[in-house]
Formats: sequence, structure tokens, C-alpha cells
Amino acid sequence: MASRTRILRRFYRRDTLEVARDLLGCVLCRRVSPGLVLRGRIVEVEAYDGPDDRASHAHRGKTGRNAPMFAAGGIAYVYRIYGVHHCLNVVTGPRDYPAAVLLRATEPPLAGRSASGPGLLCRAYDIDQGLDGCSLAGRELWLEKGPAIANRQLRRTPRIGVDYAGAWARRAYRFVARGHPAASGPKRMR
DNA sequence: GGTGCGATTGCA
DNA sequence: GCAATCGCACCA
Repeated sequence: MASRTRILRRFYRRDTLEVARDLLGCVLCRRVSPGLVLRGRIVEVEAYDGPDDRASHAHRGKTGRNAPMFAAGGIAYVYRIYGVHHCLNVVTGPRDYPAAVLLRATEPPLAGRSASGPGLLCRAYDIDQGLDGCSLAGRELWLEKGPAIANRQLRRTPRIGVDYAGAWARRAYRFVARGHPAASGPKRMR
């Protein structure tokens, strides 16, 4: 049985890029019923770091939607996108510093349930806005330590789908387990 | 109160 | 290549 060490709040209240890198290999855990916990290793994430990051929802200040990003690290930020899908973020850093890490892909939590891409990930783990703002060390949703991803297995690329963000779009804020079959995005980005 | 669009996905 | 589909940000 793999170790099931739950990740503590202080893990998230650090530099966002460091948290993003360290989240690779960690295990996303979601209780979908009293008797069933879905688990999957995180293999792809993106950092959204601070008020100046033009790709971030927070770059125009605090709003109703992005308020969880301004809380202290260790909670979820879940939003709806295109009216169709949900995206799950891990809020990072200290209070009043808006930052989060988007979880883009994990290993499939169940056979036949793809978690490659942020929308599919939320579908796979039954995550919607009901979990917005909830603790990442709670009963419904939490993370555990997992087998680390070695530096040579790690790849950094620009973030996906943020071309509007100018120079910020070119920053290497996406972290992916190199060549992992569950990673999303264009082939050349894996 | 009206309008435009998105940190995506799946199908033509 | 593009439709789906709607909450939210922004402007009036």
C-alpha cells in the first residue's frame, strides 16, 4: 500500500512555482461516496502566480469568482468554463496574494475515466463548484504525498490556452511529467 | 440591464 | 474548423 500522508497547509503556503513543481507526483483524493475514494497521481499542472500575471483570473483584482485565490494556500478554487466544464485549482501562497495551481491531468482514477485535461479531470473526480473554497485537507477532497517525479522526468513549457496574456503566455509555468500517457495538450508539449 | 467571452472539449 | 453553453466581468 502506498503511503497515505496527507499534505498539510504549510505545503501550499509557499512560492507558487515551487508548489506547482512539487505537486507533480502527489495524489489527488476525492471521496465520491461514503465507501469510495478516487485517487490519481498528478502529472500535469500550471501555475498562476500573483496579481501581475496577465493569464491569471486575478490580474484585474478580486472579484466574486476569483476570491478563493486571495485566501491563504490550502483550499480549492473551482470555476466553470465555457458554461460546460469545471477547472480545479490548488490555492497557494499567503493570504491576499492571489495565486493558484491548475490541475490539468492525473492518472485515471478509474479504468475508462480519463483525467487528461482540466475539464475531464473534474468530470473524472466529480468536482464542481460545490467544492469551490473548500479545504484541501478535508473529508471530501485532499492531497497525499506520492512517488516524486525526478527532475529529468520533469518538463516545463508555456501554459496552454492563454495566448491573450502577452509575454506572460510565454513563461514556462506549465509542469508536466515528461512523456506521461495521461498528460494533456499537443504532443510536442509532452 | 445588455453584451462579450473564456485557464475546454468533442465532433464535423 | 467550430459549436456548445452560461456565469461572470465589464460597461452603460
